[in-house]
Amino acid sequence: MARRKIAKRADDYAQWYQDVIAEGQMAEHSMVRGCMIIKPWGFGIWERIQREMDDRIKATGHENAYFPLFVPKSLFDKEAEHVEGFAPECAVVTHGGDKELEEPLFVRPTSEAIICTTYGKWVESWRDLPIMINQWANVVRWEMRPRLFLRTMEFLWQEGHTAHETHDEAKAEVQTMLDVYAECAENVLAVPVVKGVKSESERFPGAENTYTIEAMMQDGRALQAGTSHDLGQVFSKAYGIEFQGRDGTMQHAWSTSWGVSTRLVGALIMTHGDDAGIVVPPKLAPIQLVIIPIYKGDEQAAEIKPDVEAMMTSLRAAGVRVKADLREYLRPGPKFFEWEKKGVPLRVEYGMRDKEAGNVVLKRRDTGEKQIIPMAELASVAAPLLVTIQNDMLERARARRDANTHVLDDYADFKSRVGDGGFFHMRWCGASACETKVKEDTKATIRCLPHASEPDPGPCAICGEAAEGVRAIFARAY
RNA sequence: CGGGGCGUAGCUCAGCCUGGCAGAGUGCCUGCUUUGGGAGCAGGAGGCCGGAGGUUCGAAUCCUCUCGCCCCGACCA
Repeated sequence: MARRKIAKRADDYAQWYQDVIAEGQMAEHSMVRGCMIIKPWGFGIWERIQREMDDRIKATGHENAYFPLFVPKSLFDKEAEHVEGFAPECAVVTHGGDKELEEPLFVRPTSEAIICTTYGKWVESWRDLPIMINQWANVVRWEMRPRLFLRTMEFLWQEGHTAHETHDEAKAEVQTMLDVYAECAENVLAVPVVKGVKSESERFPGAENTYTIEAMMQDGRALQAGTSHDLGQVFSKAYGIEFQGRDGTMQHAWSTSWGVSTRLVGALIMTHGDDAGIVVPPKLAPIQLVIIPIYKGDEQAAEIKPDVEAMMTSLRAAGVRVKADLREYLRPGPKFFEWEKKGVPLRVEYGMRDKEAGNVVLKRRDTGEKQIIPMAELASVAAPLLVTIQNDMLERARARRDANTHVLDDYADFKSRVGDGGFFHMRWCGASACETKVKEDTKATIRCLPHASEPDPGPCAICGEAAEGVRAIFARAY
């Protein structure tokens, strides 16, 4: 009876996070420190995120391609800020077979170096632009403090890399992709996000500007869920993307890059999970409805099972991803727990009691709400209910985010409240000294300057100097 | 890389202080009984006690070294 249990969120949020991943069979640690084995259930969710993102990436005019894992060190060295930012966390290959390499190869932490260099070869004229390519790949960053999905040494992501004729066109691309990320996060993952621009200290190494979608986890900490970078001409100059313009002059292209990673799965878990386990939004659930048959003995089984088959047929016809848990060696109880921990949105219980009444029991994972409905109506009830659940999950997450978002002017007030979590909108003069002070005082950082805010001039909450623009969002982050 | 902790059955751990047959719970296998929220009984399989050296008649236990992992800090999608 001493089964493994999941820590309560309120008691130990970090432990809870690890427990729900283990119990929900999402992933586990590998034999290689910092690396993650993504199990079928977790990977199934990631595959659906991928598919949704990929559709949107293609719908906005991009094509997929694939570039190599290894980057020659000399290529990496071409952009100073970029090197400085990434070199400390790069894995480096020094040997091929048993021979030492003449030039070490970096395992890509991101692919600007190799992709921009390639673009340089492809581009001669303004007619070759824009180049709009995305790749799905793994990247490696030598992290010291790994956490499943949130921060692993190797992770999966997509990275889009585009090159344009004008800065305006590149800027538009950066915003388009930020919008795609935000729309997908909200409508598919049911994770509400704040779009905004990063401060200089949080910028991608080498970028002119970094834009972000920031989500709020249930413990009130922020999670950067996706980024889109305006690289200006920095990488074009470093890696030689030059073209002859309409006016006949040689010009450097304007490039962008943007990415989301398996970290989104972590965002999903920490946005929707509850004390019983993970809760998967219907659009991402590999199984949307699980049927648990209940019977005693072979005779009852013979009565129940055909009905289960019929239910599956009608549910499939209604577009519901359904599974019947027919394992003979488990009683219904353990099955309930297992699918609950995995976060399957809907559960049907069906036994003799229901058969005699012509009903089924339908239970929502997100609210725990149970209803008894005629079996004949199952498909017509379940399909729209999945839509309702998807919407409700987003609305609950949005309400929680909004309830933990505060507008503050008093720095002392902020310091006393930041530990409780939440987003704090405060005036900021733009000085990195103020940012550093906040980080030292409270471990909080500026998550972004939100796009949706209006300028709100007044004294900087930290130093009192004039702050002209929008209020910055301060929060502790993952 | 600093500070702390832990390596014993698939998993969680006891045993170590005070040296003397390798343990528990859970999981797993077989059979029977069970089946509407983590079933019961019976039988069974499963170990180089992280690794190497040392002390000792004898080491999971004491000593030295080593490797690995976890947690807390500095870094990060």
